[in-house]
Amino acid sequence: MPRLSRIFYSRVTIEVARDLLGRTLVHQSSAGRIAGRIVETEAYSGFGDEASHGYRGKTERNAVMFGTPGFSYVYFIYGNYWMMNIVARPDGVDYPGAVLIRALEPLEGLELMASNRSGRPQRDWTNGPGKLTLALNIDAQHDGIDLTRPDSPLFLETGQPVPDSSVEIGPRIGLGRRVSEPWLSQPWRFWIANSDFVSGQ
DNA sequence: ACGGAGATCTTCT
DNA sequence: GAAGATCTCCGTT
Repeated sequence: MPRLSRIFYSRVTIEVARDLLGRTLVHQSSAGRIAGRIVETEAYSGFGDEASHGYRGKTERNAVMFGTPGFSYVYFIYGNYWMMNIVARPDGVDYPGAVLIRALEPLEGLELMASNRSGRPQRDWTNGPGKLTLALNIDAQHDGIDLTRPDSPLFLETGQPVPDSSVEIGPRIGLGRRVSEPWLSQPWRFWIANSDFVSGQ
């Protein structure tokens, strides 16, 4: 299965968030391939977006958001969890843009995922941004890597694009009370209708 | 089934 | 010093 190219990621962030649905996220780990179908995403785009890490400008932590499209932005939060994002926006533009991967449908490496999410039903392995990084063993090692490099341990395959008729759109989830309109209700969350694996919030 | 609170640490104020 | 792009556990309904 071919990988998504730099061109794919070098578009308007919202468009990329929508188009990432149905694609396959793969972690080629030392223990084997662990992969899932992307069923839910959220876009964080621009200097004006109060919910985005890029809102207050470039810092050491978020610098990758301003860099080359197709790189991973993985950060630690709540003292426990890793969140995986993909940098997406027109290339060559100094503007923060990234897509949070919120949920996957488990596809490959099911035994590894079961072990990483021990004691939980398959439905709860990857139905949330913190859960899917646990299931796929994604952490600090995977921050700031180029997903389009042939030897990257983390990458995306073209998978199966999803038609508009199967896509639902709504406001983003879990934003703090410091975020105000219009960013609070911006329809920048995308998910596959009727998927059993979208996050439950 | 649903709601609330604690965990736990990095980043920015 | 506080809040955070979350999850899990424990209580009550």
